[in-house]
Amino acid sequence: MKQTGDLNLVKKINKTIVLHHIRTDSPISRARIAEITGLTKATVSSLVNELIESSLVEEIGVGESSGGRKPMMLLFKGTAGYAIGVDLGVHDILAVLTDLTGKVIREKRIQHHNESVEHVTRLLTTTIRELIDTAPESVYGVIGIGLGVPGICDEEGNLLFAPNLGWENVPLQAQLEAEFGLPVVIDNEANAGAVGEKQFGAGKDTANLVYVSIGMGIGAGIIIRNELYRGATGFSGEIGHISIQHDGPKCRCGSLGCWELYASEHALLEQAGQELGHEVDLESLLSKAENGDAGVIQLFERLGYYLGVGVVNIINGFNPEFIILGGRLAGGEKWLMKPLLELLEKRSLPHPRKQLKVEFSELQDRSTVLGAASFAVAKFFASTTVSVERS
Amino acid sequence: MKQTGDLNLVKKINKTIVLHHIRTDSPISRARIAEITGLTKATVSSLVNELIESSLVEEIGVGESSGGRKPMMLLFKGTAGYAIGVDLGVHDILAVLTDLTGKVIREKRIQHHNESVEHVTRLLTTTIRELIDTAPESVYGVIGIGLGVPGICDEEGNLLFAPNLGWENVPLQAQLEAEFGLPVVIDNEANAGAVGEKQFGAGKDTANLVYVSIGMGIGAGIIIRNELYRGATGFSGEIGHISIQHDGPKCRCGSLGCWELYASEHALLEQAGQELGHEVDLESLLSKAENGDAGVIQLFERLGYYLGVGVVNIINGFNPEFIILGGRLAGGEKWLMKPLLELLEKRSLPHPRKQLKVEFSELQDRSTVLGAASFAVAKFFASTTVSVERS
DNA sequence: AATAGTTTGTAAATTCATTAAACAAACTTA
DNA sequence: TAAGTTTGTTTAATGAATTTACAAACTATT
Repeated sequence: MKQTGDLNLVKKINKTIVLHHIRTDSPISRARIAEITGLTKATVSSLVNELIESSLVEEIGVGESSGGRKPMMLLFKGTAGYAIGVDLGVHDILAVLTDLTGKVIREKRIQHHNESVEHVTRLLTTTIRELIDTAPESVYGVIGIGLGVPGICDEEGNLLFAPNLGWENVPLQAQLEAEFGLPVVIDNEANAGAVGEKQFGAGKDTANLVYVSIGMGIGAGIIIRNELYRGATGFSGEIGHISIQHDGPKCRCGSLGCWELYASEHALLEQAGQELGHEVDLESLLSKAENGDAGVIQLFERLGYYLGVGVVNIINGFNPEFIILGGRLAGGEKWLMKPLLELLEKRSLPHPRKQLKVEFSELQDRSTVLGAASFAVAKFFASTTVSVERS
Repeated sequence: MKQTGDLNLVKKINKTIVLHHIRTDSPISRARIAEITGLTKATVSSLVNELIESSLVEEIGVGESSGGRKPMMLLFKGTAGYAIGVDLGVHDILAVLTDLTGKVIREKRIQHHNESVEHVTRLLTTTIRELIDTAPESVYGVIGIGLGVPGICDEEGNLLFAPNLGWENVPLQAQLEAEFGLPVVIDNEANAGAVGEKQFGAGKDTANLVYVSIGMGIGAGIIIRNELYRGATGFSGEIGHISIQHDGPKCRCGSLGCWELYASEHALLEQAGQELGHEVDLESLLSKAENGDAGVIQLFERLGYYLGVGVVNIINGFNPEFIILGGRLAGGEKWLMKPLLELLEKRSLPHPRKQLKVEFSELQDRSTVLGAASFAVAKFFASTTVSVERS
């Protein structure tokens, strides 16, 4: 249901706006906030003082005068609390402790061989516990845990289906909340990655973007008007299973000719294995290409072509301004980019393409983990804040 | 920018909520609205009385008592104003005059041979003028015009590109606003159709749906959480140009193997023309199939297969609860449905499919025109109302 | 019929966040 | 030194919702 309005709501809305400006445009003065937002100076003063009271904002001294009294500059106090972000991978766990601004305080990387759900979740909890224990003293302490997982989640934070982990129906959120007594957010790794790119990566200034995570499978996180877009039931972006050849080979999802059969890491390794006559891993392929191995380079270029086919579908279906390619395969940027861009040039509609950018991630393998941490921070602020869109 | 909060906003929010309940749950009493919304009886009373003052709501007499004083029942006054809805087709114009509830008061259908933009827009304006002139006397009069067009529009209401009409960069909204001095909304016919189905058709009780319009091309309107989803720059759903065969035949959009090359009315007619050795139209194919012509039936079934291929892509990419198939080809439902459903059963992921429904439109060719009219009504109300989502 | 209890809707007093206006403090510029 | 600017606070006014009280209209029970 829609929420009714009262004075309390008004205050929440305005407090959120004021905090937002302090978070994004800091250092900033009370007067400048009033000017930008249209709120009166009195209102801003009152709200800012409450935010200082609750330790989320601090005064850092006077700034430059512009012809009158010097302004008192305000800063968001990122160290008022800390968040945990985790990227649960198929063979490794990457976990970080960040402050409320998303700055990484500590990072931990652990390999696992995915023996069992119990084994991996035990690794997960000990890793998280360790990071929590090293968190500096702060007003709010560790405010929550965000998790990016290689699979489909529902709204209650159950990991419904993670084919590459071989997991099904794991109530991860409930387990972790019980373990740590903290708010936990769980989402698909591509969704988390998209948020990570939006907040900290190449997508900072773009309201509409698609993050394509190219790993063993292909997933996508979609951000529309600065917000993560989720499908009807909370999990969309199973974009790797959009068919690019209706009578192609059978995919484990049931459909035929799915994109990820052609353009994923798995597809590359399979293809390379056939051509070379023995199994290879991504690292060795990358170094071979680096050394000028023409056959391997051709494999990458072929992959670039197939990546392009799917990217054209994303452009025509979702019409984003910016497509960011991430995941492990992003290491092959050098050989993937050219055939991909050539294909786009040839095959996408002129209207949507006009303002389109396609780039590889600059956060490398940290998009997901940073996005996950920012989920936790967002949940923390959502509990006390609200917003209204202009109609 | 986000809007700041003040008392005015609070009132708008609550007034919108109260009006919403009167529009959807009528007849309803003041006391019941207070109960549902959580607003106090005093607040509801005050807002309802203002709505009565502005002629949007009326009292229709007392209702049944539930053990105490009889309630005064309230009704939304649909006849306080009227709206125009238009479906601008490739060969015809369908226009309606509706009241504020969307009830059709008058309908007009006109053929055109698409001689020129000037000719068609002249037809359009005379048609609209005629409907406006027949609108009954009312408090607000005709409050606006909504238009569904077979092409891509921008936010300023320019028709950027309508390949099947052969139009490009027509400032339709500005032209019509100048002509009639009324607010005009223009959008893609598939978007309008989706809204029409959501408001008046099979999608009334579904928050997330995709409307697929199968005509000369294929378009889609996507509704997420009860709201029309538009891509980044205001036009998405060019879903007909998602490739289902990466090395297929060339499409006029530049890409290869686009869905609409396989599953549109155009594709059907082309195929039929080849097989029969002469040109045919949809009507004759439908009647042949009706008479049991096995060859033609097979054509429809093949089309059903290709429809299914694209629908699987929509399911995996957008994950809706409900897919509604509309447009002229919907007439072939009888032969299209079976192969389509068989394909879905075989090829879509088990998780998304669980709660999925696929149906043909029950509004026939009126989805778009009704959606267009409701755009006009929505714009009228948006000028005085606002809403907040619970965080 | 009389009484008790319920439901509907209005009225009066209170609360509280914002605005508007006035002002003090701190600074720059001429 | 005086005049003008900018910053941020104080005070009074505004107005929408809430709380509390209450009158009117009805049902059910004795």
